[in-house]
Amino acid sequence: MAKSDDTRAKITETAIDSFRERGYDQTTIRLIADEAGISVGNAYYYFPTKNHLVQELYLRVQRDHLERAREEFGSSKDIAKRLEAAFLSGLDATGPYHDSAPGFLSAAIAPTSAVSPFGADAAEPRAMAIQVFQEVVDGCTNAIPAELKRQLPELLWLAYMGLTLFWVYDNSDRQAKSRALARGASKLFGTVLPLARLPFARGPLNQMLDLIRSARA
Amino acid sequence: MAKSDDTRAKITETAIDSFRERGYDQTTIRLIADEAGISVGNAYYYFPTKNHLVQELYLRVQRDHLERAREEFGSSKDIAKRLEAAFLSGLDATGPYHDSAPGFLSAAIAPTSAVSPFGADAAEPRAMAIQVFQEVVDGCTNAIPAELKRQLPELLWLAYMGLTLFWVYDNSDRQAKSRALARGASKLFGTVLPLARLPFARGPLNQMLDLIRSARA
DNA sequence: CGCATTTTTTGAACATGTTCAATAATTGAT
DNA sequence: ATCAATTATTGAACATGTTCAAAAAATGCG
Repeated sequence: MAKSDDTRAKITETAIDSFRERGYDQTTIRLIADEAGISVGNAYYYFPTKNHLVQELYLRVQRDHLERAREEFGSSKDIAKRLEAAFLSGLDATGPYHDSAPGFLSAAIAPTSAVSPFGADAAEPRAMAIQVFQEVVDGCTNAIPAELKRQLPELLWLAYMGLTLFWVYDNSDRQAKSRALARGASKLFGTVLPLARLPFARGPLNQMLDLIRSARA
Repeated sequence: MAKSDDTRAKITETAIDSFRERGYDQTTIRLIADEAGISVGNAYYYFPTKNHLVQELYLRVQRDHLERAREEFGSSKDIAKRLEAAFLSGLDATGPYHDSAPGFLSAAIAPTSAVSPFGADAAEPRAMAIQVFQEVVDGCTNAIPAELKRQLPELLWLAYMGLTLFWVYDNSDRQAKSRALARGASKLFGTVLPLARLPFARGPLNQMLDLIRSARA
């Protein structure tokens, strides 16, 4: 391993540890550099902005989420169960960062952010996040129209984004409300998605799928 | 009018004008103070953080949105039409700020923000925003179950938040995609909401309303 | 009007993200 | 090993949000 790889890894670990312990705001670049034993300028040689360090954290969390979800899916073939596993394991993966979640969210959304869930720069972590929901769908046996099934991973990811946003501002004990919402929403999806096969649902469903398709074009 | 009211108004106007012209990042407190003819410290006497100035902007935009929506509702009694009016007038009100929208969004969501749509400090602008959708619902004659009707303004506001988020990152010409999404979503709501009266929808609807009720508790 | 009190104003200083020219270290070829 | 080229490192300086003690101005009462 080259020295530079060493230095980069040192900065990354130091940043992630500090983000977890102290949150976004209290983790200054000066502090990271100091603890990593380098100069502030050197930290900028490796990571152009503080937000790029947040991206490292984001990647870490997504990996964790994917792993945990896979463990929780077990042998279940029911979409509601799988979805609940995906949602709750996501909340578990982000749990340690809840105290400073608004700070991370704000940083993530900043215009020059490397991390925005909606931006081009975050394609890898986003793909990982959507992969969780792809596996929710792939592993279920519920009868869902093919066209809906194709778009479902991303729809479920959007729902997860909503849940995450709720979680960020959830002050209940250990975010009990968010967990309850995750369970309830999973059950609701489990109820509603099979209804998509019924004839009366054809119109609204196609309307919605068209809408999503054109929004994505 | 006392001198202090004068000074506060001068700062507010200067900030809002600059936010519109230059966006969030290029509008520094030093620039605002300079153009208002005061010192930087004095600006902080009136507004504790830069975000409090963003709240003034937010209030202005919401007022504009409410006024525009009222004009656009006209004599229409159809929920899809009224909703479209509400959505599009909102996009019109925020239009001048699109170039810097991610910056404002990021600032809005910051932990210490006075502006977060989900925070206690923004109760007034949020109430105004929800009022738009209250008037969408109050003025329509579509048959919608009472319990859903009661929760609908806030649900529609959440949908509008989603639309706004889409709009922030919409790079299409004059945000044509967001406008098309607004139209399409309004039609979809117009199709789906009346279905809520049908017996088979009773289960999922109640499930959803329960979920929302418990999330809000 | 004078005066005590309160409010407003100021500008220097601070904190933190960021930049960059100069220097040091590393790398790869001979 | 030497050397040219490239990469990594540094620390001072800068930009911008924010703070605060001191001074100035405004206010209200007798």
